[in-house]
Amino acid sequence: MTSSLERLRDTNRRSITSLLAAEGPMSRADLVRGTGLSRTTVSSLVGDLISTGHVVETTDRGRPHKGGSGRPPLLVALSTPAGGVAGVDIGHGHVRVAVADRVGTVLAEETAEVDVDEDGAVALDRAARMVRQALQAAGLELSDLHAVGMCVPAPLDRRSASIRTGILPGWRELTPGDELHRRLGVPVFADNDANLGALAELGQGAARGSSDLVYVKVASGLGAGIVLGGRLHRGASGIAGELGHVQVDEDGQVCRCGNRGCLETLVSAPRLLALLQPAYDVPLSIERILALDDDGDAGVRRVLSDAGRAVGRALADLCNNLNPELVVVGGSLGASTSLGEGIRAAVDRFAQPDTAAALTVVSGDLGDRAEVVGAVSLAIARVSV
Amino acid sequence: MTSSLERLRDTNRRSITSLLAAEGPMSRADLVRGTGLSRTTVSSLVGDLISTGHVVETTDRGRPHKGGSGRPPLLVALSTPAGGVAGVDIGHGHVRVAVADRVGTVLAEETAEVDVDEDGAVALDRAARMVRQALQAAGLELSDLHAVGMCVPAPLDRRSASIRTGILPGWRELTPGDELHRRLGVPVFADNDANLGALAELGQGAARGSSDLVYVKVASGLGAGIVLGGRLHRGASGIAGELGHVQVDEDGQVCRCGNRGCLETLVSAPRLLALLQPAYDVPLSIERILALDDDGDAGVRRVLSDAGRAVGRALADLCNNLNPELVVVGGSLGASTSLGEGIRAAVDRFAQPDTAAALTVVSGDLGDRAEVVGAVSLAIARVSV
DNA sequence: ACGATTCGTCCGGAAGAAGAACAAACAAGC
DNA sequence: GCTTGTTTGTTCTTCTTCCGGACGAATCGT
Repeated sequence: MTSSLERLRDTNRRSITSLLAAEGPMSRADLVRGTGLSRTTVSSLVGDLISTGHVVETTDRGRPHKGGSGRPPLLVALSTPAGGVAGVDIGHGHVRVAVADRVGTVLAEETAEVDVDEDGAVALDRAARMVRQALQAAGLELSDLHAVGMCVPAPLDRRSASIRTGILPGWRELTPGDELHRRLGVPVFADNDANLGALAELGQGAARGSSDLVYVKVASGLGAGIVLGGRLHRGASGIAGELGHVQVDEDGQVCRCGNRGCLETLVSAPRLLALLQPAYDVPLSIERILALDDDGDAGVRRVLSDAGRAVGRALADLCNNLNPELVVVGGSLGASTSLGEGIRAAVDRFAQPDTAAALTVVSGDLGDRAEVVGAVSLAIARVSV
Repeated sequence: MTSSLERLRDTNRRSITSLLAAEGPMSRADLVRGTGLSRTTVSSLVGDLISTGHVVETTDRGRPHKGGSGRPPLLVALSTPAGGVAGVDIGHGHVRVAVADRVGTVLAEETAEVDVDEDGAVALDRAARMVRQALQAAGLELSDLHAVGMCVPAPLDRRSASIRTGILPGWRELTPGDELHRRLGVPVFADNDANLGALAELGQGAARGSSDLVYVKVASGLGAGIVLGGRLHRGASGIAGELGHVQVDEDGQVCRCGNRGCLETLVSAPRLLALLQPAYDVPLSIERILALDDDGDAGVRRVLSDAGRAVGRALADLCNNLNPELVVVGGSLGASTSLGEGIRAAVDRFAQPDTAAALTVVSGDLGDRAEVVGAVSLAIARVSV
């Protein structure tokens, strides 16, 4: 029976490890200051953690806390547990895989262009192969792999973790986590792409320290990851964040979700490419468009800022309701300044003044690596529980 | 210094009081089952709580837990602390006041029609008078009053608790909590009306046990209170839930918020009254409209269901993003079946199928008393911390 | 009347945390 | 070089808190 007292000690142990995870190596005295526990308790807990192998005493010494005098502290750090984790980002047109150690340092990364939409099984086969390759590149065996986090570009049902909507034709009724698990024999945790992007920007990107934010992913599709109170909001059935399927034009184009005039029918990488291509002699790509945007190409700027305004229009409604402090624009098009400016302009135009005033709009720090970084974070979070 | 051990005991004490608060009087043995603590610990903690006066042993005995045999338990209950609290609901056209004991049982309630919008000071004077009257009716003195919760029909800034937008002309730059505090000499906690309505339906109404819900208040204005993960979501600056100021018609009527075509310009009690009145010989009122709705009056039904569809249209976007399990329709018009049906129809039409399938739409249990009940809850919550 | 059963309390013991005392390691000043 | 002062980390003791078992209390069924 876990008694109340054991739980207390456990809690205190956890507060030490989480402090070490958050702020890196530090001395026992720092831990005393950070946790509010007494010196002796911290010493005892650290002793426990060292003997269980969760924490190690580093060889280098730190500086005393105040002034230069005093005994230099011995630093303790979370021991990097053996083995690693993997993150898998499955997009509409690509598969990206990262292998990292168990504190999140990426050891190897691979990307491939894959037509993911057509057939889920093929994409998952490819993803599994890439995980094995990346493991090899990182010098790890499959048996060293503790967990895999993955994201798919579709909402996942909370309970079954399966894809129910017809957004991904070749994935219908598939449970991607289970499928990849079958291929690798390792626990796989799946989530939505925008959710994991939000998690990544929250933990290691532009949204560090923020608590209420909306991460908007503009790529092959359009989705949002919503963080409220510092935690990802998944909703009652796990399908929150469907910003791309807000209807913006009643008579608009039919969307793959079945409705008409969804925001995603107006704003998505393929759509914008198709819109721009006729005016240019060379074949366009996302990278080229972003470069043209930076160079001040009028057509590109116009299309991207229009797209931004369409997103900002829908986002303004959401912000009126949620009043977040931050919007992070990510995805392959997230870095576009025109897009960001369009979003900002539409939010200012359509949201309540106070809501808009409280809001900052920035591009993501992690670019199109956000999702895979978030997938690694997910794997680490789940394996250490 | 609050040591870790003291905190542990405090936590355990709290788990007992919160269990008693949630499930009413119960025996020590029930507390053991509910908290997972040992018999002796519960006994000791209850002893503490009795000696500090937080808990009392009731005179009536319960039944043994299993079967009919065994020593009958002594029930313990949270002692109702002396004195009371008040809730003040300030609407656009009314002031409603309730005085309750400190577990939330309403002892006296008063309502008055007041033109609140015009002058905040007058309305607050009136509210203060009504609190004094209700106290008298409840047999309490002003000195017995521990705290007042109040709501105003406008967003309140999180930090300053003041009204910044021009939505309430006679209240600009006013800090209603401070103003009422000045008049009563008692701590006053102010919040938005829809927020407190949501709190009330969550704790004592149609949303009991729910964790992700949107409370939509349709009355003189239109607002939403959003509960996520069981907690009220207030947003970065405290002005979340402005569903009424989502733009639904770019070329629409100018709204008091300064924008054009806000949902509130289409759906609000005065607006619907004005829309219906010309077709009827008798002067209409909200009550009359609701009665006509129940009687199947075609005009009323049409107008209300149209209004519902407009709300549902905006709500569908929000639900796509939040994926809540429940929408509670409250406010003076919340009881209308046509309105509810309109909302449901529009949500089904415009939200993603899975989102709509996960969602239930119901009318609030508390009617137009929701806000004042929530205000009482707020006062109790703040005073017992 | 008597066992069965459940409830609540008392006692002894174990686990955990905090405080005092002490040793260790370094900087600064003489 | 030596002392002094400061910070760090450990050891020992004390105190708080919780738990398990034993025991009396109160009621039901037979």
